[in-house]
Amino acid sequence: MPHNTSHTPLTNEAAPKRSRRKEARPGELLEAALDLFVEKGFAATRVDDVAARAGVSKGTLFLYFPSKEELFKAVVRENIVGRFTEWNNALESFVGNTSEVLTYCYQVWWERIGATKASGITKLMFSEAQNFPEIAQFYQQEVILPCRALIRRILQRGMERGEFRQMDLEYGTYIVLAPMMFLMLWNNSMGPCSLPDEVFTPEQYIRTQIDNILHGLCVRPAAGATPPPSQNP
Amino acid sequence: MPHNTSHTPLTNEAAPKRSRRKEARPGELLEAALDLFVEKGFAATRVDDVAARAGVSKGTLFLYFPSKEELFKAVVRENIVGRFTEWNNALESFVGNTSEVLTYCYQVWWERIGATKASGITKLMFSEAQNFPEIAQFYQQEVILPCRALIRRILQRGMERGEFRQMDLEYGTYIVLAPMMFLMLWNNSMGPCSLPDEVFTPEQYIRTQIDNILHGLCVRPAAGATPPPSQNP
Amino acid sequence: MPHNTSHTPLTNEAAPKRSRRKEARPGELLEAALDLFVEKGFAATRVDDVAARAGVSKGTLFLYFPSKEELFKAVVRENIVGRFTEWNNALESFVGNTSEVLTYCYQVWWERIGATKASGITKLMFSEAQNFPEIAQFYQQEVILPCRALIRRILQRGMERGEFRQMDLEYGTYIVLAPMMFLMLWNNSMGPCSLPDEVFTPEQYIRTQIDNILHGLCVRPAAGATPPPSQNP
Amino acid sequence: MPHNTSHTPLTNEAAPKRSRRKEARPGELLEAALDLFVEKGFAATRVDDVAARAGVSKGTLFLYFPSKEELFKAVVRENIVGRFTEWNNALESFVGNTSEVLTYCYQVWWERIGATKASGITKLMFSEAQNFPEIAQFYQQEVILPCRALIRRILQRGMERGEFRQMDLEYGTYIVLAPMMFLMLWNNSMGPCSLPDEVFTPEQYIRTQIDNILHGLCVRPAAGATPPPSQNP
DNA sequence: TATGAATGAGAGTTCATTCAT
DNA sequence: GATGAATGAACTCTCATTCAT
Repeated sequence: MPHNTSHTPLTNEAAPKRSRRKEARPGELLEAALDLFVEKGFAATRVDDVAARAGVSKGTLFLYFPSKEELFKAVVRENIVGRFTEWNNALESFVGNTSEVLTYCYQVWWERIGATKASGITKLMFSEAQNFPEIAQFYQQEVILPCRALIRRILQRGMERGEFRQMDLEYGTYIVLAPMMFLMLWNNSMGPCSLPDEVFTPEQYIRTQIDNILHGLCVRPAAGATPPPSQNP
Repeated sequence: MPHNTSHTPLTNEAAPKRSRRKEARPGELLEAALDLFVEKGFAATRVDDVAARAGVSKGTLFLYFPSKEELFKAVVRENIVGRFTEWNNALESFVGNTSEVLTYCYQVWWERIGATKASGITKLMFSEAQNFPEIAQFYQQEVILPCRALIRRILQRGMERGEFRQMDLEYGTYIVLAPMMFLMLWNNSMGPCSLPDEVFTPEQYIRTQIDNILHGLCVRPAAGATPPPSQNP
Repeated sequence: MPHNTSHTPLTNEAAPKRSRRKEARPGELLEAALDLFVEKGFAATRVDDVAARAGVSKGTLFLYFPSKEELFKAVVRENIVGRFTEWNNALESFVGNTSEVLTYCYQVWWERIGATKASGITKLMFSEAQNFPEIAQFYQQEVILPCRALIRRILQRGMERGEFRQMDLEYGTYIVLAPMMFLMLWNNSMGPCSLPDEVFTPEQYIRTQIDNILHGLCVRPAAGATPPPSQNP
Repeated sequence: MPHNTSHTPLTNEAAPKRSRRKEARPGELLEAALDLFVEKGFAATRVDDVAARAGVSKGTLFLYFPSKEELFKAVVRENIVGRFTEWNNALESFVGNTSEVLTYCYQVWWERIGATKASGITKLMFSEAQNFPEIAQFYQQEVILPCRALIRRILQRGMERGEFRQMDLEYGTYIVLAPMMFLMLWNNSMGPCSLPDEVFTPEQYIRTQIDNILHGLCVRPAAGATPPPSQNP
């Protein structure tokens, strides 16, 4: 038995075994849980691992969350609330033409959500939606719907100002939404598994997408949107 | 690995349905497994359920697949191989302007992959990529890369014929890919959990996306792609 | 590693690891569970121990009983059903004066219930009644009530034939019941913990009780049942 | 074993209630523990619940009792000592015929023990005897034996005075004891779970039992105690 | 003295895997 | 080949006990 086990440690290496930080704990646990749920999925994540990553024992986790499922719900709630409104507010005061609004929209989204760990929640929801239908609906209600509403307002502004062409607003929202979603999903699942010589820069991806959203691929947009096919099978 | 030795080679598609009940077993198991893996994820799927859905006993499953993990890999392999080449071939012989090619591309993809259960494999891969990195790489190698190569050829064709504007081809592929991917992911996860009064028609979604991919939102595509922002924060 | 582990055992000592006896298992488990529940109580009994005593693994127990609580209920049900009717039937055909009926009643009860492991169920019910109120009610319905009804019939017979004195039948049943119950409870709890030089013979206990039930302590039963107390505190 | 040092000796009953809040703690804990142990059994009772019912924190409980098991032992000790001597003394000075003594004995027992929470200790001991053999022996030594000794003295008095018939004193004690015990056990376990339309009055139960103990069921006690059975199976 | 956050061994339960039939 | 009873490692969750405050 080393003789200094009971003394004050010489270095501040060994952290105190039992630190009492009731306020900090839930947050640390939620963060750890978000990481692991995103990485491995709900079922494949062990609560021991969540606790360990948060630096506490398994028992402590259950002190704050009555079950693994409630932990999951808390993770989703925690990471949803606030994020969207933050984004929303940043856009309210913007002045300029609607193309600029849209560009700015992407930029703010990327900074505040897309590039942060919060984007993992989207991957999580897509993975677990079927196992947690109520949470999935909650997510749609609190995130997808408001997000599409915001996009819809921007598109409408563009149409009203004669900047954007007429379109079905309902489906138009997905034009803006889909590339965002895809990027978040990609970055949180297959992206990290990319082949070694692959290079992928989210900023470049975003720039390309925005450019296309605004102008499309065609040199001249003019003549009829989708011309009838010729003689193909 | 007994299961590879006992069932028909992957390239010998469309084996005769008649008589040979035994030969059909692995296929039924793979189909059942695909359904359940897509729906609940790998970890949350019980092999009992897979076997039950395939109408066999749990023991029989292990006769064909040495472990749950191997079953997973087989599911991915089975649903990847062939599907893509099928799609690829359909496009090779196409004649017409490149907008039409792209439109046709979407149409074929939707018919042969997007609208079928094969789309579930995409959701599965996104959900489980981090847990099965080798499979994720395999999927990228066998699906994502060829798919993007195909799209790249189409885009290049458009550029060469003066139909499409110049662009970075590497990121340009995602313009076409992202909306497809998003649709497959959505349909296999949150889509079915949509709020009751929500209506969502994949065909309308595709039409809107293709329209935008080709022409963008802006009325006049002309001048500078992304004009500099004015005086905003 | 002993060299004959993989051979046919020379003696039939080592039982086969995995014997398939679907029919026998539940019974063996119920028996083991009864023993342990009676001995240690519901909460203090571990399912591992039940399984071990039944000679199977923990997993096997859950193959037959979905939970520890259901196992408990099954134990009670199993040991209640039939026992009482058996006893009941044995008395139906009895001929003789009612004192003899009562004596015979005690004798049959002792042989078929009191002296058997079934008596443990009474101790179990008394211990766990508050934790399993539904089962306790079930037990009262199925055991206590019929038992008292049987006793009531006997008492009534005695009264009608002028053999027994008039009494309140409702409470009269407890005259017969209480000594039986006490014996079962005693034998299954404190009895085995008796002090070393203590001797206690159930048969002698029963004989003494029956004798008192029939004749009481007093030499002459005649003069007034409970005379008023004199000048005591 | 800190708890013995910090609370009042067991013989110093009825400590002054005033002022000393701290001194009252162990008593409150023991009372709460008795309630819960009786109600749920030792294993199913959580120390948190005991502490909560006593209005203190879990940590405080362990300040007075080094473990749950020691708490249990203390509960038994506390509720055994004194009660019996109290009862015993009340009977010593009694004057009258022995039937009256016995009746008075039941009355005092009921008032001081049977109808009080102290009766719960009997249920507790019967439930947990096998799990705490030493305590069970202690209980027998301190309660059962003295109790039977008291009863034996009464019976002997009756026999000596020619009031009671001759009998085996050892087993005779159970004639008086069993109905008491049964009542305490019943009231603390199945009684509260009785079917709704059931009515059960302890006082009536006691009256009936005492009447029978003294006089028996038979109209004429006269001839041979248990006549030989006739021609029955 | 009193607290209650923290612990971790241990409980019930699940489920991929095995194997006698 | 096919079965499903049996297994046991691994999981979630509980709770008696500890200890910094």
